[in-house]
Amino acid sequence: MGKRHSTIRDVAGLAGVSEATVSRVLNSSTTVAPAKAKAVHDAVAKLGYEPFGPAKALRQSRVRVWAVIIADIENPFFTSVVRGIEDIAHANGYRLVLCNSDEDVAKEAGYLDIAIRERMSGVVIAAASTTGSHIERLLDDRIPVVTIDRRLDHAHVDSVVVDNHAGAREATLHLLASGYSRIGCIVGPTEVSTSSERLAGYRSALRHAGHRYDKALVRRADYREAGAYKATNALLDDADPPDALFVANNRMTVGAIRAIHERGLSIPDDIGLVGFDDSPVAELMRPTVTVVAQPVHEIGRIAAELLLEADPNRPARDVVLAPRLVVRESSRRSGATSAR
Amino acid sequence: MGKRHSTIRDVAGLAGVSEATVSRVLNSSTTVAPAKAKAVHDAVAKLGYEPFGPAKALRQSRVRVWAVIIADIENPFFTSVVRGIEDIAHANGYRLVLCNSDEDVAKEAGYLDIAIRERMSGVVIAAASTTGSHIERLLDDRIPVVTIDRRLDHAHVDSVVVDNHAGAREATLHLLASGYSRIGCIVGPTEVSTSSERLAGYRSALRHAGHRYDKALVRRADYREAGAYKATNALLDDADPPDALFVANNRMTVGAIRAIHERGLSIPDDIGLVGFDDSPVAELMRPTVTVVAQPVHEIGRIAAELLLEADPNRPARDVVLAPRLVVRESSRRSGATSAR
DNA sequence: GTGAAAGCGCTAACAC
DNA sequence: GTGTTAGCGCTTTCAC
Repeated sequence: MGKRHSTIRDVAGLAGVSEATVSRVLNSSTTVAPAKAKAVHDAVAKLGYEPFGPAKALRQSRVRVWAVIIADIENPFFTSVVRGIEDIAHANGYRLVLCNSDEDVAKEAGYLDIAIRERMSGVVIAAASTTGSHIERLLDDRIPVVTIDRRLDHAHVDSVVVDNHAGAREATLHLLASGYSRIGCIVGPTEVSTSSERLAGYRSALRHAGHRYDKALVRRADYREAGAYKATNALLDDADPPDALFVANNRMTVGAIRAIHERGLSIPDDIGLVGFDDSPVAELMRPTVTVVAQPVHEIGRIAAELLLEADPNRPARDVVLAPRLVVRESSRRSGATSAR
Repeated sequence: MGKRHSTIRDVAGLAGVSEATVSRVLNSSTTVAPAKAKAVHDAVAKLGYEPFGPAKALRQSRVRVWAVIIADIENPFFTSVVRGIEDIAHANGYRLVLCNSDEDVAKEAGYLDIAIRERMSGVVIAAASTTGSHIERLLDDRIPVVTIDRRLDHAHVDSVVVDNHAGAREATLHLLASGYSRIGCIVGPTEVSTSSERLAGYRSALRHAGHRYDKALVRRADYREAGAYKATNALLDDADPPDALFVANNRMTVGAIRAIHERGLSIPDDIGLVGFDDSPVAELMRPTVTVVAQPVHEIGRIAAELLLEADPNRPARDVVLAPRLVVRESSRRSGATSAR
């Protein structure tokens, strides 16, 4: 109770060996005499000795910790990705420091500072901005970086993303094939690459189908429920409102549906809807929601593996995974032929 | 590019002062001559100096980091609580290390080891087990601990929980008042206090209403979707199945609803349902789901404040917050009078 | 107000 | 194999 921490010196004293030998036993770098090894282990057990991380880190000038910087801890997409990273990290003796940038470049920069200051071994980041995120500072300090979900413009780093363009395009084509003709789009902030890619995919689908691009049908929001709720209301207030919506992330989909319900409109009869990112509740919503699903755990696992294999001399790798359209009720107009 | 890290010695050299003075300027412990202070700041800026955390920690033998150990990172209840902790921590210069124990006592013990080894300043934990979690080791090392969501049997530590008994009781009484008479219950693992408290609340309501407790109506699951899905099917396969369900957490509610839908049963007409924990999607599900809501951000904020005020000499505080029944469609039998 | 010096706990080079 | 030694970067007496 309230005992002082024992140090390697205490262990060495009790075991009757030198501090260096204790260190050797504990880190199994070289061989030591079995008898001494046992004495050390006994002493460790008896004292309840725990090596002091910071001292180790000071000596080795690297910490076996990865920083995982995500833009929104309350977005299940990100937490599922983290879960994937965690499995690999754990298996390889790395711990995670999870940082929530809240889509704020300044807050994110603060976390990057910490990663540098603490000499963390790697950073996985879903950056708050394509251009404004100060990743180069990590590279200057030789801290390996893997970006997930969102690309960076200038930095030369490994990345794991899905083909957002293809996903958005397929979603929009699916709505068109389901008989909708005036497709609105609620997209995320300009600062992140997923927004522009998903928007481009949407436009590509319209073009392919011979539709004119109508700026009035596109609204920007903040990847949260409340922003999408407002955006949806704005779209539906229009003189010539859309008859279907492509909503570019999971939280915004929730906001959009709420707005539609509140107006007493029916999905999919009055308005068709396709969201981005799957979730266990997408099948339980009223109606069940058609989504572009991302392989979340795999994104995390691959990012972690890239970090393990980090090497400044090899060219940056760009892993692009395929999203998958999961067709449910929200995009199937009664009477229309299913496009599944 | 690839530059060596600059140290306090480099700064001292460039500024023409001693290392001690640099330290004083940066930590504003005592006053230094304005001219020298300016020289130091200039040198820091020019070199891009970042103090090295581990060296600081070694010297001060405490790290300004809190470990937050939760049982399930993919459960939105926990991530929302974390968000609450984060706000307070951030404002007070603490960082969070988020650890996911996955309801596994061994994994949790590993994280406790780390907290001790790194001399972290505090731990917030939603423990995997009421009795099996090795919290005393933290207390032995004078690391302040606050438990959230779940109580511990023996440890004398601050805790922030909701009144689970009252919440479960109210949920069950509400189902009875809505005209359901045979209420089933899907509850979590025996190892955690929320399970027993919510089960006790359920039983208390039955007793109060003069109903006999029927063991066949209660099923244990693992606080995940899949477990509850199986448990629900088991309950409904029974010769005398329930006509309503009280489901003791958010993820399990999703599993239960899926099972009910798959059988072609209707909520709330064939089966009434009340879940635990609110979520933005509870209002969008088919039907909207009645839940016992917890004040998630507040739980986190209070836990963080308790950690800030930690003092081994004051008695442990036990903060109990009130849950709130949010009545929606899943518990309103058509034709029955609403109990709202 | 400021510098010199000691030392936090650990590991890695170097002797033996 | 094993002990001795030096030193990682920082803060904090202690003199001045």
